Amino acid sequence: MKGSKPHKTSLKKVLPSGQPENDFFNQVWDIVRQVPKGRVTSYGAIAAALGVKSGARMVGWAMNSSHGQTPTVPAHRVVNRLGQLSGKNHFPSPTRMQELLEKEKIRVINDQIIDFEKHFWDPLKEL
DNA sequence: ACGCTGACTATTA
DNA sequence: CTAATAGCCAGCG
Repeated sequence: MKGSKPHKTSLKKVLPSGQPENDFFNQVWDIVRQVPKGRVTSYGAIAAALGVKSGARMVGWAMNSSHGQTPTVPAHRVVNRLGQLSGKNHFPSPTRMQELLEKEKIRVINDQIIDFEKHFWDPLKEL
């Protein structure tokens, strides 16, 4: 019976696991988690993969919410189109992002990824 | 409900 | 070359 009516207080569809199903953020996290190890991508590339032009800002916003998500979202693999660790400031430690990238054999100097285009992973092309 | 901010990007001066 | 501005969309006070 329809006794259990969730009252449409929230139009957001939320799964029993507590995760929103149709959320822009969730889409971003999904793509980021698909980024192969040792590769990096840019906010604009993810936005374009979602079909949202110039939605790079929203991608960065999604990353902010990815903190504490499960499974872990490799936000350290997401940088701006210049290959700069623009979001390193938002990590638990500003050096954590570089540490993780170097751990994946990615050279980072002065918050700049060396051979960025060589490590660049385009979701539109790879997917 | 309005306005501001923001892990971006592209263009113009 | 660098600096500044506009466009973009969604969350938050």
